[in-house]
Amino acid sequence: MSRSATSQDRRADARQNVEKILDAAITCLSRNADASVSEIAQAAGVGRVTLYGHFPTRDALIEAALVRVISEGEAVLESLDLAGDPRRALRVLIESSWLLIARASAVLVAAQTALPPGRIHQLHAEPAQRVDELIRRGQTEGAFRDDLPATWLTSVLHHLLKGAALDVANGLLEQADAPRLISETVLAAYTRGDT
Amino acid sequence: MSRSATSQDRRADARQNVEKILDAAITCLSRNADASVSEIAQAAGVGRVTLYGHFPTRDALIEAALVRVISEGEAVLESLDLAGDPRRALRVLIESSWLLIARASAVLVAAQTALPPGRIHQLHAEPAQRVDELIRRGQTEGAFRDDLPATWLTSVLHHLLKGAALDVANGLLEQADAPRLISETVLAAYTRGDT
DNA sequence: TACAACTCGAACACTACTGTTCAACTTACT
DNA sequence: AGTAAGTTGAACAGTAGTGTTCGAGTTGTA
Repeated sequence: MSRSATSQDRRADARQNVEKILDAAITCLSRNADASVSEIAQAAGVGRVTLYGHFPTRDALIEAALVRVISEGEAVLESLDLAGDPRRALRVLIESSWLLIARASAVLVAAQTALPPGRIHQLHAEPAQRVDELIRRGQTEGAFRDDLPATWLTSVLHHLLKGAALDVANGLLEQADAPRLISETVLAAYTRGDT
Repeated sequence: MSRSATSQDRRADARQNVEKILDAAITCLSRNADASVSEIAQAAGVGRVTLYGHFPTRDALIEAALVRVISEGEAVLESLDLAGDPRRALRVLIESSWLLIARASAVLVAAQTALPPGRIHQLHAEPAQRVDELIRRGQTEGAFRDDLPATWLTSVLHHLLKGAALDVANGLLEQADAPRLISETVLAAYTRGDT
């Protein structure tokens, strides 16, 4: 059986279309978490039937989009130098990945209602762990407060990134200002307050 | 014309049903932002037709639920003593309203896609202003940092409240721990970091 | 050039929701 | 006890989405 063609032996236009569809899916889902398949196909400049030719169901498409956006994020995280001073590292992390994370979390919201909960956690585990490590290291080195659990500090970072992205989308915040505001806030939050 | 019966002269069971429906709507919408009318009616222990007898459309129901949850929040905010030390006031605010705000923001998400954007802002303006005032006062009195805009500090509070509620829903955080974690984090975030 | 791979629109069946109507019933109130 | 007000399920029309099939057209590739 030479069945189940890999992406290698497919025709070039087919491969390109898959890419176009995934791109469109990510942008559409970022705008509207329950965008229809027709909408995504149209945004990709592709017929609806073609889309179904590549992804058997809407859920499969969303999963593929999530996988893609997460692996993009992984690539960025890997390229960063997170060694040395944890506070500097955190700043670098926020600065260079905040847009990416915002995009990812938008797709993640869409996936929340379309994928089995275990599947999401499974896909998201690896990149999340990298951030978690940085925070724990900062705690043991004394750079970050250790009177609050590391999981909560991680959560705080997530929520502020996501929230800032929302504010930008709603016109309450300038794109360019976001990284600085987030960094300032998170670093302060990671330091024990005087009260 | 003695038309347009107010809630005063309606039969008792009708008034009770309206209450039951609004309660059910709030809890259902908190669980799932696009809960169906059938689902809400069932949760209220009421026929679907009855529900439509009280609210002409799904959107009208959501608006009513939003109005109700916001006025509940208003009542709590009004009962609080937010004078004196801003840091203490903020702690009080978070402590005694965090559950309520989480509920409200869940319904708010549902309203986001069902109501015209202006309408939401209009309903939400009054309670939001009260919090905004506290933060601005804290800034001018030197209790909170003023190197970041007040609107952002407000946003931070919102996002952390909402985020914590999400964490509780996902089992990542204990209900009882939340207020303390939020207070500690927000107060630290509102203080200038050392870096 | 020839052929298989791919794309496309139209039409289909299916599901799930919203909102309406109706006729029968139960119940609150005087 | 009588009556208007309120509730109910069933059935309806309308809309919008998903996923499939088909036949005809287009295009990459060898």
